[in-house]
Amino acid sequence: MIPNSCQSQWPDPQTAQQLAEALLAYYDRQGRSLPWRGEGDLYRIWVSEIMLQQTGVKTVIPYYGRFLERFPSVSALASADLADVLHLWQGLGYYRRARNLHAAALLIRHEQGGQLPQRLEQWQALPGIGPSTAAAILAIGCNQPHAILDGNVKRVLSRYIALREPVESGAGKKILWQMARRLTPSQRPGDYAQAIMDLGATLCTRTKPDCPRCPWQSGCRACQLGEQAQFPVKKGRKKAKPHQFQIATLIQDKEGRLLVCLRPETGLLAGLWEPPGQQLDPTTKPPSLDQVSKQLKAWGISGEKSEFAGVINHTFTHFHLTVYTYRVAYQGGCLTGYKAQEYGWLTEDEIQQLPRSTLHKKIMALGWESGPG
DNA sequence: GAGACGTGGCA
DNA sequence: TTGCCAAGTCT
Repeated sequence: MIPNSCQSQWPDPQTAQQLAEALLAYYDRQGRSLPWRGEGDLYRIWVSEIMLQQTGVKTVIPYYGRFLERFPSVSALASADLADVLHLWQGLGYYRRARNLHAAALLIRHEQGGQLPQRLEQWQALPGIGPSTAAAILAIGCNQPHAILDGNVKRVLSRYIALREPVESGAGKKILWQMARRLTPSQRPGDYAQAIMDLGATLCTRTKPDCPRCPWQSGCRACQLGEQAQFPVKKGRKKAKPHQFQIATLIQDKEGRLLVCLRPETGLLAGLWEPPGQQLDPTTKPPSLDQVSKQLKAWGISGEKSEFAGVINHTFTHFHLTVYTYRVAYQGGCLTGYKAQEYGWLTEDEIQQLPRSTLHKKIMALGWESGPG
């Protein structure tokens, strides 16, 4: 039988069962061994699923261990300061996930008496948990027969039926969700969810899929056509990332402490700490020391000396950033002309305790070397 | 539907 | 070097 994406009734129950059994046999034989596998604690599954959103297994593993050591239960997480949660998340990216995880722990303590939900709608009502994560948590954590549809599953299924529809389109997602639901077995749905993600992560990879080892090879349309690379179909090219430019100032007082500011609670790198900075006109060239002292004056700071410390280039999801960094010896004044939620003069050790992004760690690493004066 | 939201790895 | 992406969600 040749599957066809136009036949939305595919697969029939018998075909679905055969595919699930083949996949489970593959999983039993060569599924990956991962820290959250075989885990009975729903909280731990939850944490793993949040960390794994848009993030590779290899990156997540060390964070997962450190996070659970520090916050071993939903109660421990709910009792924690958000800043400490963000500190364990620093470098992992998408910091909104950490804020949502913490917020959800508080909601669970307040509204469920600390008991984790057992129903899909309850999980999906929590911040940071959408349809796929909710399904994954209950499938893996409670062996409930919910279908997941993440990047791996989209790739595997779109290849299996040679789906011409872009996978991120409404029509494409509808077909894939339906297919994912039909394939999800009533027996061992949790293992099945992990098995299909393993398949996508290790055999049915974006480039160079290892079809000969695939338990679904015989029925895979893309493989039959020799067009594995054509799927999943994506929409048109994305726009080029814009390029932004900034100044960052590492202002050091006579005790060697650095002036650091708290970013707003919303938006990019929310709630993380950074040195004072300023957006630059994209057309300007690297600022002169004269421009830097003018900027400091505008903030209300007088600097004794300043010197160029280096350039940091960093790429975010949606733009490139170049940061011209300067070291400044603080002479006097207060940061009255600068918009910051909060700021302070802190030692290197104290700053280590604050949550910072990878970008701002790179910038601040330029500040503890031979300062001016 | 499209864009915001991080980072490191890889072709 | 540049682009794409890896267990998505929210606005």
